[in-house]
Amino acid sequence: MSLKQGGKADIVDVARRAGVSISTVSRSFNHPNLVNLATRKKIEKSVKALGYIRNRAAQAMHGRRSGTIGLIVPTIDHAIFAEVIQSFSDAVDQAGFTLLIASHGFDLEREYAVLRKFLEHRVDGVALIGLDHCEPTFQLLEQQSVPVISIWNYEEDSRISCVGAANREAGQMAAKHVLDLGHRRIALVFPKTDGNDRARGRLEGALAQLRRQEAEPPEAWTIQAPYNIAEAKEACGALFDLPERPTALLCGNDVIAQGAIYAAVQRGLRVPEDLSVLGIGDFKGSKEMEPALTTIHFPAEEIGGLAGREMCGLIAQSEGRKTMGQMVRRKCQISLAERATCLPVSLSRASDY
Amino acid sequence: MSLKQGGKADIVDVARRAGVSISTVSRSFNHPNLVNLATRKKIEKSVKALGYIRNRAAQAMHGRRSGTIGLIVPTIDHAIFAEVIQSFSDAVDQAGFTLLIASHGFDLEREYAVLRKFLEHRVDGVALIGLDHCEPTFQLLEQQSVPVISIWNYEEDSRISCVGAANREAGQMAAKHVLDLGHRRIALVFPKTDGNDRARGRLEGALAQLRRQEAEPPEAWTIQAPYNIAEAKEACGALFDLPERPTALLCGNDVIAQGAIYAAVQRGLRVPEDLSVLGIGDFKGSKEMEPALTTIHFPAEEIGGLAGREMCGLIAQSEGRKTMGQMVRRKCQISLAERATCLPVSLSRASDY
DNA sequence: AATAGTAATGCAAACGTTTTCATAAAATTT
DNA sequence: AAATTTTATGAAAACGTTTGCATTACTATT
Repeated sequence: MSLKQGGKADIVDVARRAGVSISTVSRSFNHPNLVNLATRKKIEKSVKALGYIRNRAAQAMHGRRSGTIGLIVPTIDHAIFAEVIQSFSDAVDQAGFTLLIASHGFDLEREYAVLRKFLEHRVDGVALIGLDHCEPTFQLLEQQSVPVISIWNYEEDSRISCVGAANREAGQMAAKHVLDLGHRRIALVFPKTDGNDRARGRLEGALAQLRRQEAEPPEAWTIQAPYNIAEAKEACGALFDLPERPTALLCGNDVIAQGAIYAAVQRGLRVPEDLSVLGIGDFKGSKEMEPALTTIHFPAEEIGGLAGREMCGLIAQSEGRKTMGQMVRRKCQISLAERATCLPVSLSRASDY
Repeated sequence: MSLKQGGKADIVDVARRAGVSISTVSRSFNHPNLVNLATRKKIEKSVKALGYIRNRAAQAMHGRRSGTIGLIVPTIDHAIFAEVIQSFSDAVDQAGFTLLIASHGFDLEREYAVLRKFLEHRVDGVALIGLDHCEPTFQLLEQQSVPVISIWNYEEDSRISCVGAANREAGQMAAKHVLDLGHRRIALVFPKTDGNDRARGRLEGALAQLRRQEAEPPEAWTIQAPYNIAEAKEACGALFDLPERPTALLCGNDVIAQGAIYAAVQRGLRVPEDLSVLGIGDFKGSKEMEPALTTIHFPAEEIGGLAGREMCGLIAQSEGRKTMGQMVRRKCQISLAERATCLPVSLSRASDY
């Protein structure tokens, strides 16, 4: 007996070939201990011969879990998200889940649309980046009572479960460091903050600290650049060409810092002698840069992995009861990675000061 | 009438509330033109009120497409794959598909396992990176006759459809460039090539060209490093510490080149004066580096986008007939991006020559 | 005014599983 | 040896859709 055309054998075919009922076949997959070893062998042989592959869509119809988790990110093509996605993926993979991924390009309306699409696929859980989402998104999540987790930012009063770091603290820590080094002429390069609570937190944290120590930068020294080397380099270049130049630069993340350094090198400015540069994130490769980038270390891999495991936990928990699962909040520690791009202002050339 | 507990309304609830039959509700989703406008409105109202979300798992059971595409990559957390994934994702998203992603960590056995998992989810198509796969993978693909496409490498006699560039040409082009600049003392830094046809093609192409012009590097100058800044930096550092130093370095990709440059800077070697460095790939940010990286440009975004569109095409094509769809092969052009990290050997210091 | 189309809807049978319940056979207890 | 428990299996109902066929009520044609 050969394969059906198209190689689409179903459980009925398997059962027939093995000379048992479909129930037995199904059971031998789901509760192998309930079926006789010899029978199981026969079934297995039949499965092999027919090239049978179970149909999870059909399983999912029985209120069983679909075995999928949806992850929605602003963008995949970004050093930091790529790292988080990877570790999240590994974690849920390990638990047997399959990952659905989509990006929304920092557009929260599209995020909502993607969420709907995922729910149509009956994902067992949803992971989002950050805590800024539009109201329909939150409502849909609540109404469908699907396990959900937010990755990357931590807030003690978050509306949904979260695993991440306190971005506000990161900003504050960064500002504090350059202030401690004696800098007063400090510029800020951050991305747009609407719909991006991570960037907003960092910026607010930094500004608050600067204000506290009366070193708030002038308007012209608070510039915007997306998380992207080319544009960051250009924006920072423009900043450096201003008549007055800061002695230190606080960057929204390491990519911006990288761009800033290139812009500096391009102009013959030396880092850190002429300009201290501080990143946030500690991306892969930041440590290896020459000079090595001083930055705030975010444990991206830890966050992604932990989020993945917590996600699986939430799903397992929501298994039985229909009550909304517990809320979980995990804060991951960040730390200052002091390396080579920041210098005490006293040791820097501060030429035009 | 309020929501069912758990917010799990089904099509029956919608029908009841709208006072029509299930068939009509189903039709109003799938063939709206067949149902009266007024009825459609009623249904829509009912859907809204109940918070109904269609169940694609149930749809998929009718031989309908599942609306998903599976993408299997070696790793997500890698500049180049991230870019390809992003553009592939955008392309299939646009066609209404949902993307399943998994990584196998350069382990082709795991790739097979992931493929099986995807087939259980009845993906409508599968995309893989490169053309190196294990025999069971190919067989499963053939037997299930699921539309499949390989991304990133192009071979005119590939076993499966492919969209990508000729990596062999890239290697050759890179070698030719440094040879044209007069270099003869050329070193090679490439990743492991088993199960990685992209790297293998590049390396073979480069070696063939070097051999042709009788500039094959000695054993000690052909070193291995993974696609990862830290390890590449270390490996290249060791190379530079050798008593004899090359005048030019051919790198398997831009990340390795980046690592090489850091290693050079660390040792006070100047690029390109003391050492010419050539990358392959032209990743985001390579152009902005200081000095800007000379490299072989790969149109990653174009490849990903094209692959996504071809994938959708293959699926549409396989729609009706049960014959295996046509094979498609698309070759994307690569080109030399001459920038600042390579110098003619005559202009370089070639101090120890 | 009878007839043939056409438009809108409903009924019921699929789709490929899982699972509850029933039953038969075998093993264990009295 | 009969009664009971355990083990292994099967029949059939569910899961939430789609769709072919049948039906009804209009509309256009003769």
